[in-house]
Amino acid sequence: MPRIPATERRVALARAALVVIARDGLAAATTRAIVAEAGMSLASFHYAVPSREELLRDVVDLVVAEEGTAALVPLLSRAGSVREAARLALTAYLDHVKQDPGHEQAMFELTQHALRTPGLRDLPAEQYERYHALAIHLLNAATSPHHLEWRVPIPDLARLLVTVADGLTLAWLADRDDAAAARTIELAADAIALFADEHVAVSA
Amino acid sequence: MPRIPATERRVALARAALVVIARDGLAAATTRAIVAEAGMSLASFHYAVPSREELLRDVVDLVVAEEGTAALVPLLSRAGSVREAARLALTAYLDHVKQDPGHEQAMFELTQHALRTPGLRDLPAEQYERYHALAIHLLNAATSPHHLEWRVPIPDLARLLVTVADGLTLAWLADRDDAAAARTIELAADAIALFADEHVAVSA
DNA sequence: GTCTATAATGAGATAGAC
DNA sequence: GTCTATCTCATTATAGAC
Repeated sequence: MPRIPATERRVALARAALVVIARDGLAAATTRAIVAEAGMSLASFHYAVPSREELLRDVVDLVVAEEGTAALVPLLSRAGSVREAARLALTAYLDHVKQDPGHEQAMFELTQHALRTPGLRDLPAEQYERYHALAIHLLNAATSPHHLEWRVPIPDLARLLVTVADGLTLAWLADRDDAAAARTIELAADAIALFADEHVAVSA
Repeated sequence: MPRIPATERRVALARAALVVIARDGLAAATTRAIVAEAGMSLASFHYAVPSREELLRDVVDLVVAEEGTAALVPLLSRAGSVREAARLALTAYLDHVKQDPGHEQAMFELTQHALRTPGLRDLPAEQYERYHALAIHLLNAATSPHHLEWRVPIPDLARLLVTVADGLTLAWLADRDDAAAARTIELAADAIALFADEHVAVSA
């Protein structure tokens, strides 16, 4: 193996760990499985990272920092109404989940793990703060193309949006019922449109 | 230890396992921790249950069979409107989560575990079918005291309700933000009321 | 810095006395 | 049926040669 700085090895290990967790679950993400995925020897692991727990912290940091919803913004301007925009955004999100279900499961497993681990206990709050910020960004992005104003505080609506996305994901992971999930999205889109004032007069 | 039939030991072990998982997490629910909680010897475990995996199946069966929302029905008739009924029901549900957060976390952990385990892969679907049935029951129970009809299919609305409850729980477990959760409930209650036709004429 | 070899621990499961 | 004692294995982590 060529000489690679320990810091680079560390991020490579975190990425490999995420791959393993997405594919086989958190319980299967042993140090051996992780180094095998990263193509390193077992000893390299502890040279680069003090412990497995430390690496898991890195993994959580990694997923918290991920972008995520940037791809959804262009969809919003293409929609003819708020209802349609909400429908498209949620559908696109669910499609993303369907494309790689293991990755979303990995998120939930990492969150639950962090909640149970003293040193990581506060990371889920940051994770959800990030989710909420992304949803706020999305709601703001929807205002201009549709000339609308939200009738309720955007942070509150953002949290509802994240709530729906999470719940949608959990139920779909459990029963894989595409049609039922699509109907949930229809209703959720109705609900979100309820909170929008459309047809706001364009200022001269 | 007195002589207890193996079948009784088995359910006792499943209950003990659920206690351990709620308190310390699934990863900490080793056979040793479970028998300690149940007050049995380690050997009794494998006399009553073939393997740890088999017991976890029992635990999932256990939580799937649980009642859950029966306590929410009386709330519905006490409310003055559909919006109020939804608000009270969701608030009561979240209070229940707050009372024993570990138990709800245990649910999520067991679901994720089942999804990753070949033999248990289909159990989450049953679990969510049960959740949805409970929500349907709840929505039906709301019709008579409020003289209302739902403007959308009840199963669809039920799934949305479960979606909101799940998402609400996940976010609260992560950030423990009571006020934000309460605001999410307010918006969700508005949304649910949107799907109700209230003041339906009482037939003579 | 990187490897092989090996501790040290804790897990699930079992043997065999009583 | 129930117990103590033990087996076997996989895990994290480390020692020490190169």
